[in-house]
Amino acid sequence: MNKQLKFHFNPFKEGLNQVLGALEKDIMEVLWNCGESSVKEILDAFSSGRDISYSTVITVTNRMAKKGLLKKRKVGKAFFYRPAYNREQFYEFISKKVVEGVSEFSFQSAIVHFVDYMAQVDPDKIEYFSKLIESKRKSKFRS
Amino acid sequence: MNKQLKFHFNPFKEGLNQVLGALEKDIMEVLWNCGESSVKEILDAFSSGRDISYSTVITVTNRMAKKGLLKKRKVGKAFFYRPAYNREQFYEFISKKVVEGVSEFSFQSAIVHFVDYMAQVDPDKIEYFSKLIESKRKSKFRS
DNA sequence: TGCAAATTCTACAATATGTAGAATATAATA
DNA sequence: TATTATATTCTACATATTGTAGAATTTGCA
Repeated sequence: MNKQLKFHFNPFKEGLNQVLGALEKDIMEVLWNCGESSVKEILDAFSSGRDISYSTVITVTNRMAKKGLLKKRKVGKAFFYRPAYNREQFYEFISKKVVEGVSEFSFQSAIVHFVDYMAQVDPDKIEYFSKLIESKRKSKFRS
Repeated sequence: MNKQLKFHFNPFKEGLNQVLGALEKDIMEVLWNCGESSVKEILDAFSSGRDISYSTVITVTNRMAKKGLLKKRKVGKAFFYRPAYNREQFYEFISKKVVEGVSEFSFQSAIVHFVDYMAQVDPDKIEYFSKLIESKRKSKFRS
């Protein structure tokens, strides 16, 4: 019943497009920003210059619901869609899966590149990271 | 000319199948294990029960060459294929890209889940990690 | 030069994603 | 209740990726 959300991760795109198609991403953004919405509302939320058909949005929202990205609920004669995960949960879920995946793929490489990335992009995080590790280290000896 | 290798990462599969299709993976394994090989040799390397056509393998090796996974070279009347990256380089490349991708996606979540994964699966690595971090920490202050 | 072997070309299948028209269902209202 | 505006479902096409392979063509060695 509660089918698990599946996804691919594309490291050559950016942000949510690493996980979602272009239109899927735009729809998620609308739903996260505006809350539960009908297809009409989603269309209205798109920039007015955008020429996209009603049934295109229906098709994609329904696919997203089938995949477990959205929940749907009937109100009056229209369905309303809402994210199955809020933004934070979603990012958490994706990050967790990808990190576990790449760690299983090659933990040694993952470690090294994580640290390299951190040192290069966000060196201040090293302190934070160091503490996180230290606390894990301690809890390891406690258990 | 030297087109960059692109790939998708599927956290719901295992090992090389996170990055390669089933047949692509089997071909890579043969080439890494046996070295530069012709299509005939690749077919011979597959388990004898396996029923797969010559042209299927040609099609896939050529696609892999076009994508930058393999290099091809003509010897006599047949092409021979070899990996563009050795196993270690390939795992390095994939890991780096995925780690950078997920770090860009959400560095905070990535860190946390990475440490969680480590603590759960390979707690001894914490020591190593801790030292790695420490050395980065020092070199940060040195620069 | 002839033939076995290898290649290229082409095409189909399934899945993912974007796209939308046509037909049908539905709810509110006149 | 009958009408109508609106929403839905169904279907289908496009592109991309991967697996699959037959047919036609090329090629290199004997």
